Amino acid sequence: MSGAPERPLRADAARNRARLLDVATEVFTTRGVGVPTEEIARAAGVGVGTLFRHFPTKEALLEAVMVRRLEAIASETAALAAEAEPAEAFFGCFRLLIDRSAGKNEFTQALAAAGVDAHTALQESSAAIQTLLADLLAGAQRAGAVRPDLGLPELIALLVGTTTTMEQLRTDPDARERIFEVVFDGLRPR
Amino acid sequence: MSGAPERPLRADAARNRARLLDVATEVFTTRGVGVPTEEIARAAGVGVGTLFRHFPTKEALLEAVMVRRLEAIASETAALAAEAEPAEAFFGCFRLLIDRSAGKNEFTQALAAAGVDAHTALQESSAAIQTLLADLLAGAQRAGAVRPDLGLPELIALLVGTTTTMEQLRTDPDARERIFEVVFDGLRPR
Amino acid sequence: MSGAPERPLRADAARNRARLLDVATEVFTTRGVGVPTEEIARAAGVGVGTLFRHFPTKEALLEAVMVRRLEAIASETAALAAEAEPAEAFFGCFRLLIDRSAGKNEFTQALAAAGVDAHTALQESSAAIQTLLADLLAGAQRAGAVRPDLGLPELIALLVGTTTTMEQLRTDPDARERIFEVVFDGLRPR
Amino acid sequence: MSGAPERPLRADAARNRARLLDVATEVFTTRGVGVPTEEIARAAGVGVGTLFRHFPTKEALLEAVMVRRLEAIASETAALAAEAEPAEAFFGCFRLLIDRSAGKNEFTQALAAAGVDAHTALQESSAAIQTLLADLLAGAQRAGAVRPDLGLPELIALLVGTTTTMEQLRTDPDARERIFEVVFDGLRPR
DNA sequence: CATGAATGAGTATTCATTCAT
DNA sequence: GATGAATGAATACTCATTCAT
Repeated sequence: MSGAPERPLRADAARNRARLLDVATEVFTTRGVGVPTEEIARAAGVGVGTLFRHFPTKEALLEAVMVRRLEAIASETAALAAEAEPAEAFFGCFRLLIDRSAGKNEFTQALAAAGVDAHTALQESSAAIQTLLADLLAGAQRAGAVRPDLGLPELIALLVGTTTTMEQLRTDPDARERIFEVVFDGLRPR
Repeated sequence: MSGAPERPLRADAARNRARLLDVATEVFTTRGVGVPTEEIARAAGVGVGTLFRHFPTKEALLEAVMVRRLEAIASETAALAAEAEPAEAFFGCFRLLIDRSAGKNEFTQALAAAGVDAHTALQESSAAIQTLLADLLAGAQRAGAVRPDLGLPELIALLVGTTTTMEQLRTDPDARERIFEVVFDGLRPR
Repeated sequence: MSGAPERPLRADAARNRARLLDVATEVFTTRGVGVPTEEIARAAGVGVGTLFRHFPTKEALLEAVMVRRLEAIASETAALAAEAEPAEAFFGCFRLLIDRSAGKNEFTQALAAAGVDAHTALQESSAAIQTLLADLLAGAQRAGAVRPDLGLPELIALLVGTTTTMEQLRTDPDARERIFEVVFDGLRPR
Repeated sequence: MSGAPERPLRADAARNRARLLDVATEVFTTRGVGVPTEEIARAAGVGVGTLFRHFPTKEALLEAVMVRRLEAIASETAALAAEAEPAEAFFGCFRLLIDRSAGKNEFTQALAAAGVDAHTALQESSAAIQTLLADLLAGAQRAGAVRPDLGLPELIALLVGTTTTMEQLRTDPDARERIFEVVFDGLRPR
């Protein structure tokens, strides 16, 4: 459940790896996945060779970025879910997931991957989130806070879509709040 | 209403242009925008040179595809809007816009562009849709069918996001219907 | 049997293709197959793109070079074989094949390929040579000029090996002549 | 006779050096010289750094491998040469040299290098073989077993070429035997 | 001394765009 | 006007070699 590598990396290697992940996260998020690997390496202050030593493929780097993101989100969500009643937990986590998915469409893809994708590493961490969501949904439905006919796939799709909606309203917090109201109202029974 | 060029094209040139647009729409929609221009030209039965004579840039081709799509959607929407009462018209058009945006996320981007983008040609055709939406929204709000605090930007963002949501549920019509219920319920006043 | 392309190439395209083949033959022969494609393109006075338009792969270029060489050799050999008596034809062609294989080990590989390789294009042209050799061998054996227990595979292997031997003696024509004597003596019965 | 370094190596260093040579011999022979150094190091159970400490260059490693091979062959040949009459010794050693050169064409190159190449380390060990061959040739010629006009360079070239011939016939021992007959017959006077 | 992480020049191949035919 | 050949910058990835740990 923790992305711990096989053997502990040497201090500098670990630092480089972390830097690469940070830079890649930033770059992929703000400028898309088309950015050249070389540029990412340069931004992280290492040579391309180093990047490819840590991540044998550009895709592998992308995956690692997503996994780290999903893991962070999963644990934040889990923490929040643990300390509140069902209804509050459900809506709180919905907000949290949306908020954490800032930055273009990266998380969108990640959550999309949660529904479809084949990459095994992603499967694992997205499975954790899905389980969490399933529990939250069931709890909120049992508490009568969410319409009982809503399934997990719809919830996930709605999260992905709402992320996209929010992207459009990046600059207008009030508008974003109104969207939350619309969606939450719609989720409640009747 | 039509992106007609300065002088009328010769018959065969017009035919080529139309074919290119058809093929490009199909190809971009089903396989994404990464497809080589050469392949599009071949599929349209013309040489690359011809493609680039009509559209000086790959981006220009993409833009033309979107414009045509937006125009088609705009007129369909306008027709629907004309023949129904405010509330019915509003929700009907919402559905229509979502349905017409099937096929990858190309239209999502198009609508996103409508909200943000700088391309002038797009601005024009998306402006038409925006005006239409503004009228529909105002009418529905006046009729008490939609919460009065919702602005046009939120509506557009919501359309874009809901498109994304629906993409995730491509294969499950019932789930898609439930999403419509959620969103429409949320849109109605309190 | 002739490497004629599907449709006749435009004049300049044909010229470029021929130039690329010439340059590649020269370069691969004198400096090995490790030479960068870019360098070959430059030497031929074209851009890399042109090279890859004509030969979709470096390997394809290599193959084309070999095919052309094999075809040239095959027709030369056939001509020679036609105009002499069995024994003379056999030994004359042996010499010819060795002489035409100058330049490092390229032809060695080609003939090696004749025995083993999988590339279909090569198969065809090397098959022609093999047939020729089989006939020459049979004729010479019937004429009592070559030991009757020698098979086609041995003959081919001997050609390849003798090519290598001759490479070593590039600079000493007398020594090469002595090798021919040794091999030809060895080939004769008893 | 041994490529011994300036001062005696520490026990473990010597062991590493030996292992590297063994592994490199195996790997170069079976998979060609294109194999990455890192892989050779790993197969030898050491880090790349260690490899490069012992052999400052990949080429140096290759050279060392060849030198060791040549030395082994030289001593085997010398032993065989000592215990037989001239004619028998000559043909026996010819066979031995061919047989020992199995495994790709690495040894071919090595012997080729013996004839031409500039690498000093190789010169030394190939000189030993050349001297041996010169003696064997002279002896056999004196005994009337080999044509008197054949020089050492031709003999070496013939060895190299015959190695190549035999590579082609790897799988057919009878054919190989026939090639020996051809070459040996050809070597005998008239 | 051994290790293996870091380096970065080098390589095949793609693709938007231009231009001779 | 149409064609498709030519162009060459761009990109992911490799591997011999160096150097901090």
